[in-house]
Amino acid sequence: MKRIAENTINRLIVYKKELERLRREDVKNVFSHKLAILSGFPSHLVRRDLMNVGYFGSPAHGYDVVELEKCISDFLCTPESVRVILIGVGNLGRAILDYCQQQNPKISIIAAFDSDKNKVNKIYHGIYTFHIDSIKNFIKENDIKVVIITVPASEAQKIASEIVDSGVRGIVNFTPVRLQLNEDIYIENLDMMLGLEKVVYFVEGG
Amino acid sequence: MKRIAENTINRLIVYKKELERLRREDVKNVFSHKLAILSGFPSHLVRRDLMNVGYFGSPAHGYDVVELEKCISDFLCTPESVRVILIGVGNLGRAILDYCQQQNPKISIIAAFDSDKNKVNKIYHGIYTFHIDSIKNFIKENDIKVVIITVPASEAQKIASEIVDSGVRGIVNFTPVRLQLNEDIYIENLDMMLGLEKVVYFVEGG
DNA sequence: CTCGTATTGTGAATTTTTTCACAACTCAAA
DNA sequence: TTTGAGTTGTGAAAAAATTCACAATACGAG
Repeated sequence: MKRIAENTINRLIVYKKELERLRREDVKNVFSHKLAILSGFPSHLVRRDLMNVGYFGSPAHGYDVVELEKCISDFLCTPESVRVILIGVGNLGRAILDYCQQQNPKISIIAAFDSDKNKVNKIYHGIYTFHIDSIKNFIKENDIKVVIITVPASEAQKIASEIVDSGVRGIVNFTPVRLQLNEDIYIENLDMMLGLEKVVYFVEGG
Repeated sequence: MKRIAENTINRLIVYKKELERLRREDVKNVFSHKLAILSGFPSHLVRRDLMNVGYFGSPAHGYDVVELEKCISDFLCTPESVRVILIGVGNLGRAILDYCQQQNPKISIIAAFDSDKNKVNKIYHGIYTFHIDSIKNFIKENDIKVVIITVPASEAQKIASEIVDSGVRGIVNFTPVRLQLNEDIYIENLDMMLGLEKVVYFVEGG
């Protein structure tokens, strides 16, 4: 299978979500142009991307919503269910717990961890919080591959190194720290300030 | 001035932050290789990017931390202060209010808005919450150009359209909705689920 | 001063991504 | 059946981003 660009993956995930929505609205077919408007990418990119995943529509009816969603899901190897944990049950961590509960049921946060004794053994938004000291065992026993980090900046690097040692392969990093890890570890940096700065840049000057 | 790629902007913002940190740690000079490690991008990209912003280091001492930070800031036209508002004081909204307070002092959230009467006229993390009905006036009177949206998905499009009518030019969109707006409006989508899905993709298969 | 080492800056090559442009196709209507 | 409108799929072109590779430079040690 040909290697696919990260940008393409980003777009495919967006298409998938829009297709899910169309399916729920009981729409049967969709044209590249429509998908382009929904996703915010030009229609020729949509077509090129779908070519990459190997799905073919019909000139008359466009793409079958259900089939295409299935095809993209398969392409992305979206598993039936993925178990993820979250570290750092501060304001942001709890907000994410809440947010995730409402969304994609295929990816579920199965536990949270914190070092604060006042938070340990409590349940936030339906997720049980364990003490951080038990995290290594938990990761190994539950074969956790993906972790969400929402700890204070000062602790981010240390914890990241530890969980990677325990077998974690991917991190969603909400801290402002650029984690230094082996480069076969996939890191998605979601520092909210960067997003804000970028918008400011494009509005003010760019 | 030459138009600069969005990717370059992303990286510049990261360099800037790392330079800020180095400055606080009282580091005077930095080499492209070091900045590469800190930011996570290859050193030749760092050099190419700095070439684009027009900063020149010395082969002997690398880059002057303070000067380079200043240069990038100027290049990004980072204003002395930018005033931003946040709409939707749910869990995520409040977490962001908290998070932003601790960070970049040049960008400040000066007010929050919500439609829930129980939240209006309350102060969260130091930010006063107004009723959503007063937002149009507020945007106009305070010349707000950038807005953070953390409302429920069902309200996102309606509110986005309204604030754009009032003069907003850039949106940090934390909702899972792809906003349909005039294309001169800059939108930064920070749907956390997409980030999570992407990590899952790269860990499972990519 | 000279040599050796390390780094920058950048033209050129390469790779990747995006866009263009149009043949091929499908259907509906006349 | 034929025409026309609208769409897909894709080779090829163009544009953009990244990497290579090395000349130019600066400095310290001897």
